[in-house]
Amino acid sequence: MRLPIYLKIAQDIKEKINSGELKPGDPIYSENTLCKTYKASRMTVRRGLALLASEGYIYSIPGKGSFVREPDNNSYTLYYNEMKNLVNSVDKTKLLEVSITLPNQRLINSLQVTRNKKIILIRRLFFTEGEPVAYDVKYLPYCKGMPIVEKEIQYATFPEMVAKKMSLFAIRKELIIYTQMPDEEIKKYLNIYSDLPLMVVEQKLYDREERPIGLGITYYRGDYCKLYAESYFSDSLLNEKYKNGVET
Amino acid sequence: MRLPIYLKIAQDIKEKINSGELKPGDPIYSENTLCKTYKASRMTVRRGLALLASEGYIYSIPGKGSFVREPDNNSYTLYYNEMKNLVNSVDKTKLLEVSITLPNQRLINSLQVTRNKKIILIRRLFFTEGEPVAYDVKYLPYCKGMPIVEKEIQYATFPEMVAKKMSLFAIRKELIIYTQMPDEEIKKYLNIYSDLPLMVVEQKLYDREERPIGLGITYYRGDYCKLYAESYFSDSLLNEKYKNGVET
DNA sequence: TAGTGGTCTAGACCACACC
DNA sequence: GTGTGGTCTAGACCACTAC
Repeated sequence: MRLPIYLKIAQDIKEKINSGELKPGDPIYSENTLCKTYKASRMTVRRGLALLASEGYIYSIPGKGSFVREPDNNSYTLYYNEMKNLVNSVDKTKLLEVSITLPNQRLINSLQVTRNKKIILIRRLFFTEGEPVAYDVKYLPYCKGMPIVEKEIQYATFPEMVAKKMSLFAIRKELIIYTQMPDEEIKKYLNIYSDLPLMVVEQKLYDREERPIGLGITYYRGDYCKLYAESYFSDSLLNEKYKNGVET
Repeated sequence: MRLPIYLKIAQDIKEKINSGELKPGDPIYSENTLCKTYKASRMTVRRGLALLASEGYIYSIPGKGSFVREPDNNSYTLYYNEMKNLVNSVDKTKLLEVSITLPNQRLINSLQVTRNKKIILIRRLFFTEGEPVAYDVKYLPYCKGMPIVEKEIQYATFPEMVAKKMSLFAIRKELIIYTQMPDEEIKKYLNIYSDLPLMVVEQKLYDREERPIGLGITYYRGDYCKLYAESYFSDSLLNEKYKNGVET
């Protein structure tokens, strides 16, 4: 078998945890014990344990030992892209407005700006196969280098809009998802004539100093929006190579 | 400074990526170069790089080098618990029904069972401060040891219901989130008399062999349900200890 | 004092990429 | 060939825990 020892160690322990043989709180064999068991050096054993730790399976307490972690049952990975989701993929957009305004009270609070700060306002409609499926509004505090050119805005997602100015790695994003009935204006934009609710996604961007750098609100027709999430098994970004050799 | 060398290396490179000095696709200094720069052994340098790799900042190609990864802009961490969310926390539940039935066509497909397989059906109402806020239905293929005792069901979340039988580590969970108008039955349960939409969360559980082991659908009053998600910076589960020493 | 995990070194051999 | 990353060893010293 060509499976590296450290992966073998990690897999064996993971198997014990998944099967329930090791339960949350239970101690793992000590590093020295594992060294003997696998005839491996301590660094190799530690690498296996480090992998399990980074995947959230175990944790260590200096001087005491390593233990099985309580799994986080309430976290999921949500896939969200303004223009792509389960039921529709935006194939056309219409730029309704690009302008520079002053913030109202809600924006002053939300973006943490003064009432004199210039705000870029962008309003768009998203279409799928000719049908309007979402109404989209963005607010960005104006800075030099901000996108106010139509071409840069038309098909850009929110993170892309600010990416011109800074590294996408440095941006923290928040989503708030809720539902509401459309007002008359949105009904008009989205061709809604019956009792159809909206899915609303508020997206807020922060820089590394936790300063808000943008607020976006997207109003989806309820029948065109499904969001998908799943529990993440960060089952190592590495194992791809060895996926065949799962033999014990 | 007491900051370990490997963390120092990781932080320095992370800083270069966050600031935009290093962009996606750019090569990182080779391991040998970093050894000399930091007067460290190769294992120590590799530990720093491994940390960055596990956090999604970089990736390596054998024989070529390490490079800055394209950030994943569409993934968020969603916090979801049937009984806890932004606007309400369930403080009372009412068990409407616990019974064993046979699956209809939708359940046969969704749970991948035969039409003779017994299904546990659980229907509940969730309350916040006396108000009904959600109507909840669960379907579980019946196995020995399944919870059919009221006490075990009344306040249990979906993953907890099946946890009696297997390790929570081994369960994969999927969520599908959408909105719709309530039918007459749900309107009655949730005291809805006006134009109020529902937030619907479908939760599906799978075992390690990707066999469905449960389907749950929770219908929230739209005004009592907001979901929250954020971009994850897995900024290491470790750094806690050194958070002060961020001086370069 | 003995055992634990945390950090680190200075080597080694390998497969791979590039010239 | 040289340089790269991938795996691994056999030690070392430290701080901490438990007895």
